[in-house]
Amino acid sequence: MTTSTDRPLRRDAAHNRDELVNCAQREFARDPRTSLDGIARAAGLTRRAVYGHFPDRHALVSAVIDRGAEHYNEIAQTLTAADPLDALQELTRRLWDEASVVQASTAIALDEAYLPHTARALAPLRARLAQIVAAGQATGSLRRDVDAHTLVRLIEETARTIILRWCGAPDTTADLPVRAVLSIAGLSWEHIADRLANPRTNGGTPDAR
Amino acid sequence: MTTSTDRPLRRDAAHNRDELVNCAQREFARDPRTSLDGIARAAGLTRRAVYGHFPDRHALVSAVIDRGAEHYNEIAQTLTAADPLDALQELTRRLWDEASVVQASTAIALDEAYLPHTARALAPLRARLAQIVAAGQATGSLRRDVDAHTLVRLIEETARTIILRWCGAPDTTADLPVRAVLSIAGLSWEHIADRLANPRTNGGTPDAR
DNA sequence: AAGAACTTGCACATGGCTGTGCACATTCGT
DNA sequence: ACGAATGTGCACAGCCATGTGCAAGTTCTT
Repeated sequence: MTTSTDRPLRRDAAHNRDELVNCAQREFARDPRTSLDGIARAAGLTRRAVYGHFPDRHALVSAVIDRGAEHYNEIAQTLTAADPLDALQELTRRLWDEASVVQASTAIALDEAYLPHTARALAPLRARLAQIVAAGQATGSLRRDVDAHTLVRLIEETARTIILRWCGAPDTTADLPVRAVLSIAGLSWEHIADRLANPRTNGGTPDAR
Repeated sequence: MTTSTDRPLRRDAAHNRDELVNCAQREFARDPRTSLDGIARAAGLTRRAVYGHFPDRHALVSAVIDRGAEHYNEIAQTLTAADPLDALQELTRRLWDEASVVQASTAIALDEAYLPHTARALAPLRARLAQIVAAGQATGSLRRDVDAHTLVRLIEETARTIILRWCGAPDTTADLPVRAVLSIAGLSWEHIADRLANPRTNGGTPDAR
């Protein structure tokens, strides 16, 4: 929707635009309904200036969603682990490491108004997760007492919850989300502790149960 | 804060007040920020009439929280199971059964503005849960890789998430929240499936692992 | 230094929600 | 049926947020 003649923007303008998205990310992480004024102020700008970069609030929110989704999807597509359990673990850990970037989209994802946009933006991540779950249920390493679709949602909601509620808490490492996700995926806590203590170099068929 | 001379309210007025809280419960379950107008309308009243029953919005919200908390706490205090695992299972199942009543407070519980009030109202439930977790970690039936406080929060957030996202979904029984909560508590899915298949009549020391 | 891009600071219209006042109708209790 | 309690319908003020217009500054670019 940008003008066809893309003139190369002034340097400070580009920087300010970036700052806006950055601050919006932080503010939205706290409360997806923060006012534009707060965001602009956090970026060292005026509310009025925001409308120089984005036509309306919706556009700014969308920019935040898209930036988050980019990170998500890039991670989902560059997983190295072959084994489903390893993949799930790696996915969780890397999402957690990027949580600061990703938290905002995570919060917005709960806002009904942006649900369609979010769903579209996160489609690749969800597809990858669905693939992992399918493989895991097939090999028996993931729980089979709930259907694949439900398990995907369970994992997603669990990861979202941990990222939203524990990110920034003191003494919280990536271990917590990993433990939570693998738990919800069906593993016993001893099994998980074992995995964390003896990391697989490359996942073959892991020990039964 | 009611006047010392409690005149016995007209019958219809009492009914309308009840309806208001009921409808507020339903509406808040969808969106904790619904307008008073919608709630009043749902109760067959006018927005103006609301102010005949509650001094302001805050009072109505508080009434909803308190009603929900009453249910919560009553359940927490009448658990029959002795064994921690059984108690956790029973607690989850009974909360789920009352989910329709409880959903609103659950949604409001996420609203920062009412966090103090909610925390106070739910204190008994949290205390009971803490007690269950302590006992379970002592006997070894609950996970020990996270500290008690974190585990309590994990269980609480998991239950909240399932109630909020799955309540009302078709083909969803109380089994799902139970499976989720016991999973996050550290049990393997096979162990859980086993428990659900062979319900204990009364919990002694259950099978190891 | 000059021109363009960007920002500010206002003012204004708009829309939604809350909380209140008041006259009038309705409904309940007895 | 009478009086009091309750609900209605309106009007109003206040708050807060969005989105726009415009004149005046400031800062980048070349």
